[in-house]
Amino acid sequence: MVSSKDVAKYAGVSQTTVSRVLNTPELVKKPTLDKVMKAIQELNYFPNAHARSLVQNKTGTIVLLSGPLHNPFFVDTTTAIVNFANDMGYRVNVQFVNDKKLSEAYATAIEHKVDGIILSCILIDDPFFEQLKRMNIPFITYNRKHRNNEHFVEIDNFEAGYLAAKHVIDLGHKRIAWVGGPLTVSTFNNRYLGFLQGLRDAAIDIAASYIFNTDTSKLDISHAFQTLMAYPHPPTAICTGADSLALNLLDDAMRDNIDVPNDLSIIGIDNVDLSQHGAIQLTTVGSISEQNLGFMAIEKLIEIIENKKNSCVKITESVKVFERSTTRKI
Amino acid sequence: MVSSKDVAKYAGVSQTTVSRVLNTPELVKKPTLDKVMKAIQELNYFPNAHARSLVQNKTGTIVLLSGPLHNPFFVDTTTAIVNFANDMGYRVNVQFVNDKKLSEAYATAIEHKVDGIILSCILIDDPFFEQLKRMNIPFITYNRKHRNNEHFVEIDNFEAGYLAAKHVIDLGHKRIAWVGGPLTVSTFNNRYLGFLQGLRDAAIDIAASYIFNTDTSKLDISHAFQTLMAYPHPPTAICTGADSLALNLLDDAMRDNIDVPNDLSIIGIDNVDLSQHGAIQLTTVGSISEQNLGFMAIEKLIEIIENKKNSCVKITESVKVFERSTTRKI
DNA sequence: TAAATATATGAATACGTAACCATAAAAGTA
DNA sequence: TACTTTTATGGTTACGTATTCATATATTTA
Repeated sequence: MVSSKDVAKYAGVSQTTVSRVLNTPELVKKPTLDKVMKAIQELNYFPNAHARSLVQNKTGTIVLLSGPLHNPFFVDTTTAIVNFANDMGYRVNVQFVNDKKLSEAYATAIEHKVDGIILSCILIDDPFFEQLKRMNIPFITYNRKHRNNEHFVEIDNFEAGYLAAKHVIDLGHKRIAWVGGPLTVSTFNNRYLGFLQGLRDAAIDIAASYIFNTDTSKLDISHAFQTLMAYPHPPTAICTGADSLALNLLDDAMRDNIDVPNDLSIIGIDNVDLSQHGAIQLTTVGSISEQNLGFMAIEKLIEIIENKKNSCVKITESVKVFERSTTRKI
Repeated sequence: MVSSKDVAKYAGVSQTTVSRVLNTPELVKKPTLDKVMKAIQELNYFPNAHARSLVQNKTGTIVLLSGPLHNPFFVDTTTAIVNFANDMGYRVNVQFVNDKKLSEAYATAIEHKVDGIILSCILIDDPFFEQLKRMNIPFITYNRKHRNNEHFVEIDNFEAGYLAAKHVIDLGHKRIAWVGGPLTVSTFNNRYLGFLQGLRDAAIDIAASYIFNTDTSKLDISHAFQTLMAYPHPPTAICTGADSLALNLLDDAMRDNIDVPNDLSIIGIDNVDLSQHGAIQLTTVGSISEQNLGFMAIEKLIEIIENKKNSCVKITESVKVFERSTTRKI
């Protein structure tokens, strides 16, 4: 591998001068600069980023710990995060973490002395939170958050759950089911609590058998759906903890020839891009802001990294219902 | 930042011994090992990956240059690639490149001395191909390929275009349009040629005004759609260069209240996961293999990196039609 | 012209690790 | 016992860069 020393020897200058040509060219005379540039070209030299990181203690790398892309929410956020970070001169290391592999993911982030970490997948009481804080690496969470989180960007999850319930209640539904994710996740937890409050405020009862706070795998969701629809009195509306779950249910419904929204109303939360597709038209609750949650988070994280911001970032976006074609009056 | 020297001093051993504890613990006596481990714990030490990369000339990092995630094809491949690479102990640097920023992306890959590059976004005559080869970094392309490509994984694109044409012809369509991407991309080019051959073999004429090989942005595709449907004799079937384009057209059709498939048949190519969704049910042409193209490519790349393979990887998967609900007899 | 300053370059060093070589102690062998 | 081999550890160096300090030359100033 050709190094700056090789370039220096080839051009007949010192290694220091080569370094200067790359970093502070205004400090080197034109003819010398030309000589060195020519040598760089001819030897096909590229500086070694690791050596640079070592001496500068800066990497220009951000780690993104995202949820899986089969959840369209993470499609939208990953795109926004990676593109913005790249535009700002950072590389992004992406990992799609299941909660088991979290520890490994954290370790590699630390070992690589990354400039910052942006993550969604954190539990309310995640033990890694304290370790992360101790490492002194700036980090921000989006969507989910930890009990003691300093920097986070989220939507108003309680309100989102509340509005979802209110929406189907206003449409006249009484038999309303809930399909959400694990309550150890702040997002699902608050959305569920909001949903319950919505029912309570309308004095509508819900049986425990109508409530599924389950794993978010395709199989588990489909299982919940089949269980619900096999009841003697199946629900006429299902509120879900996320658009990804709603899309899953929608898929199940169409396969079973259940007419959405005539036989069953489905409402999601997140307002992912895909929900707007003409063939989907999912009614959902989402941020009133045009800006993607991931975009807001990465923007703030980079501000923090570059010391342009030392106050805490605690953003909770307001939400509203986006009424489309998967809910209807009963 | 606490280094292995700090750990050594704290534990009363040499830095060499600390290094041994981490890499070859079987060479160090139990009591010494315990002392060092204790020091590592108490000082909260993590080895610096850059220093290690520098001396070992290995990074454990792979760069993925993917197309944008709003194309669901890249959702499927990115997931497969990142997950498999992580399982094999590699980190993945993801970049979503537009053709303009390609040069930058290549440069950072080289500067970081990554172990390998997996990329889709290469043009048939891309000038960077030669530069990449000269750098001696193993790389493989998936989906697309370069004129002189050594390692690639693709589907039989010509056959895919051919089968798409044949499918709608067999359904009785005569007025068949084509909406594809730039012909500088091998994939689109071959699919288009296959499509033309399919028409020719059935002795069906196609007017130039029925052919759009355009930019793949949402706007350009919608524009092509509107132009086509405004003709006095609009097509009864549209063959598309990719599922992402087909989904785009499907969205446009539903917005304009055009009934698919009764008024218009649409067929894609790629068989992306999303095309199977109950609300979409896109007829498409895709690989006969269950395995994702990205998965096959990353698997091979890692074999190449680890020298388990020195022959060329040239995989062209056979294709078949997956008939769903967006095409119909006329 | 002589002194003071600015400009352009090089020599030496630090960053944190793994690898190589050296050495002391312990264990095995004749 | 005397010698060889094995085991456990430490000292030193290389990796490739940026940075700090030193120095020679060119330029400005009095």
